Formats: sequence, structure tokens, C-alpha cells
Amino acid sequence: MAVTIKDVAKLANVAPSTVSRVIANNPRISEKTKRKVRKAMNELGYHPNFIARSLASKSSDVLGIIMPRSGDGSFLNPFFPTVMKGLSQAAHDDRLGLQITTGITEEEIYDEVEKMVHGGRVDGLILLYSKVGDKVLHYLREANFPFVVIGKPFEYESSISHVDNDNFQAGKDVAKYLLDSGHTDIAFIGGNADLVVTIERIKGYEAALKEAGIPMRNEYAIHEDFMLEGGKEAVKRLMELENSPTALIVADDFMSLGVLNMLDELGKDVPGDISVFSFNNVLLAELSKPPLSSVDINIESLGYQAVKLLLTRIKEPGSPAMRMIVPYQLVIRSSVAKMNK
Amino acid sequence: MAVTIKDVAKLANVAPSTVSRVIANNPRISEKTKRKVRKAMNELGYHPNFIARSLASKSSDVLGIIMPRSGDGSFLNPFFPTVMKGLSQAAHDDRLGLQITTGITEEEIYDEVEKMVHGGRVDGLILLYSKVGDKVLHYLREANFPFVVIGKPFEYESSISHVDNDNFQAGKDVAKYLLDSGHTDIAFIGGNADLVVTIERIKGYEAALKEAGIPMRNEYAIHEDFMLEGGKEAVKRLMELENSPTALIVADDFMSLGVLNMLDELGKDVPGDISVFSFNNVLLAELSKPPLSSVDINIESLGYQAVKLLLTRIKEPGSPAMRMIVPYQLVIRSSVAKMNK
DNA sequence: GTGAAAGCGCTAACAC
DNA sequence: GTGTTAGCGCTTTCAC
Repeated sequence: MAVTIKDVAKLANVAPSTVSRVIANNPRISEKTKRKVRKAMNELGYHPNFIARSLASKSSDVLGIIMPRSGDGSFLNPFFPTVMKGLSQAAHDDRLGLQITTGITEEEIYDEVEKMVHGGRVDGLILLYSKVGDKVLHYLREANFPFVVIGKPFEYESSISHVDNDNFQAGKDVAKYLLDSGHTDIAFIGGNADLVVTIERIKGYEAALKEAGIPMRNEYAIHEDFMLEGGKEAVKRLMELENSPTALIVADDFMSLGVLNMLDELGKDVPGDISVFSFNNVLLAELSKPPLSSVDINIESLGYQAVKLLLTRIKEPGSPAMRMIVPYQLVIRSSVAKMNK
Repeated sequence: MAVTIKDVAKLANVAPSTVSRVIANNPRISEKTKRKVRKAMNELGYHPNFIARSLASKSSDVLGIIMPRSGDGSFLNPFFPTVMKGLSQAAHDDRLGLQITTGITEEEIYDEVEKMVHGGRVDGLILLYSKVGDKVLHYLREANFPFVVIGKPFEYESSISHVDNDNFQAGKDVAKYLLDSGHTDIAFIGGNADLVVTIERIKGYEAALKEAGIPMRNEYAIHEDFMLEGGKEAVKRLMELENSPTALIVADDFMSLGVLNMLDELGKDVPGDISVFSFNNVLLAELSKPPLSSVDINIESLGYQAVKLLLTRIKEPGSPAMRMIVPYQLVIRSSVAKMNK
């Protein structure tokens, strides 16, 4: 960190401000001086100091990524590396840095966010989850700090920029697909019931059943953490019902792996005894045994668009909140079969 | 970003420098003034500006994480979220920020690293991979910038701080385990042959065979990218050999999933027809069908220790390079079986 | 134990 | 087109 803008200015025989303008590629600087200055930069091996720039310009060109609390396994869900890929791509396109939260509990994450907002280290934030009654989200809203959420905000939907899929419709489509395949006893396995995405998908599922005139059965909707023993128990109970389901909708590929595992333990054949339809279509869905039918929600694209949205939010602070809906596709693989009546 | 140290100073009737000292919890400030200043901070809702602090103190309290190039699927390997968990934990313990690279190609990542080093935005760097002839690593070495690598550096091993497992011994142990189980026809499936970790593991495998007096067969060592068609072909060829192996050592759990898949397609039963032993023991290993025997390399711990190592490197720039070896355990699951002679 | 003042490296008016 | 200058908000000698 030895060579500064002043050194370059001296060598090139110009003022520091001129050097600064060359860095910013200001059009008012003549090509001739630009060349001269750039030559001096190269000779000295100059690299701009981002910190100084940030302090002076009051912007860091860094975005903060708010992870879900990593206490439970949620952090390990392949969803996250996949969004990160999209986020990275977009950030790189716009020469933006990416900083991630490191908190384990919600409390810790909240503190970090507070510091990020006031510390000037990030220009905006991206929430990688959306859940009911999220303190972080409320805080950001009140602070009027630029942020977008990936997923649908539980409240204030129209005043918060977000990028999402139509998860209600996706849930409905999946249920319909299974209904059309002859299934009528369809259960839904969701994980954390606080996640808006789960809520939407299950609502869609319920809507499809209703339209088909099939009554909802409470014992057909399960919400348990599937990395834990509780989840196993729940599936076991489900399969022991006298009218056990012939098809399962599972809210997430990673959970589906666990479910497939349990079904195997219980001696159930997929799709022979029971069909499984999953969500997200991460790389894993294809590699599982049997390969999972899954809703491809274009995770990478969610990440990419989130950055783009955040950027316009930062550049035009007064602009209205925007919602961006990313399309999805049902990807059919061998984990589902038609029901023979 | 409205309220500054000056505002606090004014309200508390002290000098800005005193406020600064209170923030740093300088012991030379009396408890009385500390209380007074803290009260003023709370009243005003003061939060320090990290950028200004960084500029003045020439340290950012942010670490940079260098990801492997995300062009191929490597980024999506569950290894990464898992190390990130360890990194996060340690970073959070020490109130450090974490910034990640976003480059897709090696070229892009190199540029980013260059900027990170000179831009003052990070105090040190952690390389999440180690491969043969890595430009980034050479650059950091020459620049004498604080960094540690997760894995074993291919060159300059003794002058570069790193945290690693004894992958040679692990490879050997796995091969021995299979030999002890009666297998003699053991193949090794590695991914990218440039990764030092793969190289070490295969060396260990070779050493074990040699000690057992079993000749190495070239057609038993495969290096192909398993997310691609080439990988499938390779396994297929392997299984079509007249002396096809009865056991497979696969360099990574994620790859193992792909391998299990192909074996299934080829109609091979695991472990009935062939045993599979894997590495890393990510969450997935347990969820696969059949559950994978895998070497638990304590990924989280690798990440955690990397941060700790980097920190001492930053604090004591003159200190010698350190190597930290994290223990591993063979975790036996049903993907391996004894060979009946 | 506390204050005054310089300065970290850059940007952005404002001049001319 | 380019130079001058005043900060950005903090830390850190150096006084006392």
C-alpha cells in the first residue's frame, strides 16, 4: 500500500484530482493526459485504495449477503451455493464485492446487519431467505436501507423489492400433476413452517386439492426438521396411517433425500409404492436414487436478478419497490409414477 | 451514517480522541468518562464507521475468501458450504468480516486477488483449494501478503501457512481397509488431477497397494470430471475390464454420488458387486443410497483453523509459516462389504 | 487521564 | 481540461 495517487500525480506531472479522474475514466480528461497518467500508474505499479475511495465517495461497491442462521443445517442446503453462484456472477459483472454474514444465531445476525448498515462497508443487502416476522427485515425497512429479499416478504410485500418464483402456482401445478397422474392421497412435507416459501407451496397444494374436490387431511401436512429424528418419526407415522398417501410433495430437494432414505428404511419402493415430487431441482435431484422429479425454480437466476434489483435500488433511492418473478419448470424424473386405479 | 464521533464527543463534553479510546476500550480512560461517553453514544444511536476506521488504522478486519473458479461445478460441491461454516464461526468469534471472490475464470480471480491485496479491503486471504502451479498462490507469496491455504501447497510447502489433513495417510488407510476386507482389485477414481488433495490421496492408495505387494494397474486410476459425460464413460470402461475391480475409492462424496448412479445404471449392486469408499463425509454421504463409507476430514474444523492461523499471520507478520494437520476418521457405512474369497 | 492536531488516500466542489 | 482545496470519520502521536 505504498504508492498513492499523489505519487502517480507527481510522476505524470498532473494534479491528484486528475489522476482520480483518469481512474474514473472521466470523459473530460484528454486522451493524451489519460495515456500519460496510465503510463505513470503502470510504472509505479499503482492500485487504488478502495477504503480511501469509499470514505470519500460514501459508497463501498460492496453488497452484503444475509445468510439464514447457520445454527441448524439450513446453511448446508445446496440452495445456498447455487444462489451464491448467481449472486457472484452478477456482482462480478458490475465489479462489486460480496460480503457475507457470519452469525450463527438470529441475534448475532441482527447485530451484524446493524453494523453493516451503519458501518458503511456495504451499499446494500440481500436477504437469502424470507420468513414470518423477521426482525432483520423490519429493521432494514425502518432504517430505509437499500435491500432486496430472495423470496416473498411475509408482510409489506408491495413496498419491499424482491425476486421470487410463483411458489403458490408451483405448488398447485405439482399437486395437479399428481392428481392428473391418478393420485388422490397426496401428502405435503414441509420443513420449517416459518419460511414463506413453504407456506406458499403448501397453499398451492391445498388449492389444487380443493379445486379437485378432495378434502384436506390435517395428518397429511407435516412440518418437521428433516435433519433431525423428529422428521423420521413424522414420515413413519404418515406411512402407518390406514389411508397412507400414494404421493408425497416435499418442499425441498435436500429434504427429499432424507425422505427417500426413510422410505427405503420402511421398505417402501419409490415410485412403485409411493411417488415423490420435490422442489428446487438442485444438482442433487438428478443424482439421487431414484432421480427426483422436481420444480426447477432457477435458483441461479434468483441470485442474479437480486443483485440487479438491488443495484437499481441503490442508484435510485427514491424508486418504487420492484417485484421480479422468475419462471419455473416441472422437471419430471423417475420418482413419480402414474397411479393405477 | 449521520452521527459521528464528533457528535458523541460534543454531547459527552470530551474530545473526539477520547470517544475513539472508549470505542477501543482503552484502559487509560477512567470508568467515569467511559460511562459518560457510552451514554452519549446510546442517546445518539452512534455506530462507528468501519471505513473511516480502516483508513486511519490501515486494517479492515475483513478476511478474503478465495473460491475455486466457479466455471465448472466445483463451486457446488458441498465441501464449500461446509468449510464456510467453519470459517464463519471463527470469523464471527473474532468479529471479522468475510468477503468472497466472485470471479468465474482463473484470470478473473487473479485480478480480484490483485485488487484485494492492494485495495486495503482485506487484511488477509484464505485459499479454499490447492492445485498445481496456481498463479494466485505464487502472486500472494511474492507480494508477501498474509494468506493461508486449506490443503497442502504443491510447492513451498514449508514457507506457506496451511491447514490440511494427512491425505496421503488417509488414502493409504482406506486402501488398507479394503485390502483387509479381502479386496485386491481396487480402483481409484479422482476428479481434477491438478488438485493436490487428489494427488495425495491417490499416492496413499498406491503406497498401500505396493506394501501389500499388489501391482498398480494404470487402467485402475481414473481422472475425469464427473459432472460430465466423460466421467460416465470412464466408469463404464472400468467396469467392462475383464478384471473389473471389486472396490472403488472415490476422491470425493459428491463424485461418489455420480459414481453410485452410474453403477446403478450398469446394473451393479453396491456393495454386493462392488464396494465404494469415499472421502470428505459431507452430510450427503449419510443420505445417499446406500449410505457411503467415507473419510471424515473434519471440513468445518479446516475452515475454523484456517482463520485462526491467518490471524496469527496477520498479527505477527514476521512469524514463520505454520502447518496445521487436522485429524480424520474412517466412517464405515453400508457401501462397503467384505470380499468372500 | 484527556485534548489538539495531523493525516490515512481518495473524491468532488469550485475555480480558472 | 486541469488544478486547488476542503473534507470523508476515524486513529494516533504528542502534549500536558
